[in-house]
Amino acid sequence: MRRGAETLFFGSYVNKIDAKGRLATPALFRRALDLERVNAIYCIPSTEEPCLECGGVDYIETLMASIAELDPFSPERRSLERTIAARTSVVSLDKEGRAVLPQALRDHARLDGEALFAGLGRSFQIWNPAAFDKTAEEEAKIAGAAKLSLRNPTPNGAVS
Amino acid sequence: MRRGAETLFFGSYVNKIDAKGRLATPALFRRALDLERVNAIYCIPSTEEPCLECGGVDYIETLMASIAELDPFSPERRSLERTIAARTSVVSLDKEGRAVLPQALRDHARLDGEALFAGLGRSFQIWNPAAFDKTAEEEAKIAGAAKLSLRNPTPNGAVS
DNA sequence: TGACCGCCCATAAAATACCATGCTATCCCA
DNA sequence: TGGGATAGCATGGTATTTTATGGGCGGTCA
Repeated sequence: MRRGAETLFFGSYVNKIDAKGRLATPALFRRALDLERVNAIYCIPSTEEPCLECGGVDYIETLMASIAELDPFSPERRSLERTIAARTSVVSLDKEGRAVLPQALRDHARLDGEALFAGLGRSFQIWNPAAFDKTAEEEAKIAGAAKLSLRNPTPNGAVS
Repeated sequence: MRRGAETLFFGSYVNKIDAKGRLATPALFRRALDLERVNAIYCIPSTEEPCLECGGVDYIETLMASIAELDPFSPERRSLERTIAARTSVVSLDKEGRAVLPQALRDHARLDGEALFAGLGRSFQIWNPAAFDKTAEEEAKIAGAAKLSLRNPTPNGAVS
């Protein structure tokens, strides 16, 4: 499966929500989405945070595929199907790549006036910019420790 | 996988930043980057120092891959995804190999007028030249001690 | 009627591609 | 060995395209 870094979501961008509730998807994200196939993004309200978990067709397909692999009669499967599939909104984009988020989604992420797109590699999130900043600050501490174990895979060269 | 020494980043170079914020990537670094695949460099503001951690596609892919291996629901993973992916800027290069650094990145590294590229093997950093010199001085002491335990002294890159 | 939705077009600013120049180090051949 | 041609590179400016954002208009459903 073709999956290079150019098809991943990186960076964060703040865009405005206009009077009609339209929100432009960042150009870089649009390229990572397979809009030829389906001109829409898939949004799931996060269960843990005031944000929306989003991605393109292949994101939701991968998600559903991993659920499908579970035992058809297990309680996990049933609850996952409900929390994921049923809560997922398919939000189509207009010609300029703008999405009109349903009110329920806007409420969940407490969006008002502007929204922040945060790239997460294979998916991305939509946040209230202020809420994101606050969370990101705390996260940085946790990540700082974890990062040490990732770092540069190789011992690196000396600086002369 | 082809991976010779010519694909690593060595040495340090100082280049100018013009009025438009354009900064030429050193020619040697350009060869180490896999620009055929993706004509861009990936920059992450360092959490510990006033510099940018940079590399090509494979650098970020390796980084993301190691995150992907973590438990999808662990807090470390979530934090890392956000502090890495969301903070990563994909900076594309023009035909001459110049990058236009976003303002946020220039601010973080306190770049003004010129920038220093420091090779780190598989990745490289971008510094304010003055800040780099100061840090390098301190590092030299640490490195000096560490070198003793390496035995095999590697010839290292020249400073131009 | 009125809120809403999908579609179209307009525009200003910003990003990016394109072309030009001067410098330096390198190569080649007399 | 020297000197002229050459190629590569950093750097500068200009033109073209994207992109985010704004608004208008007709249709649809309650």
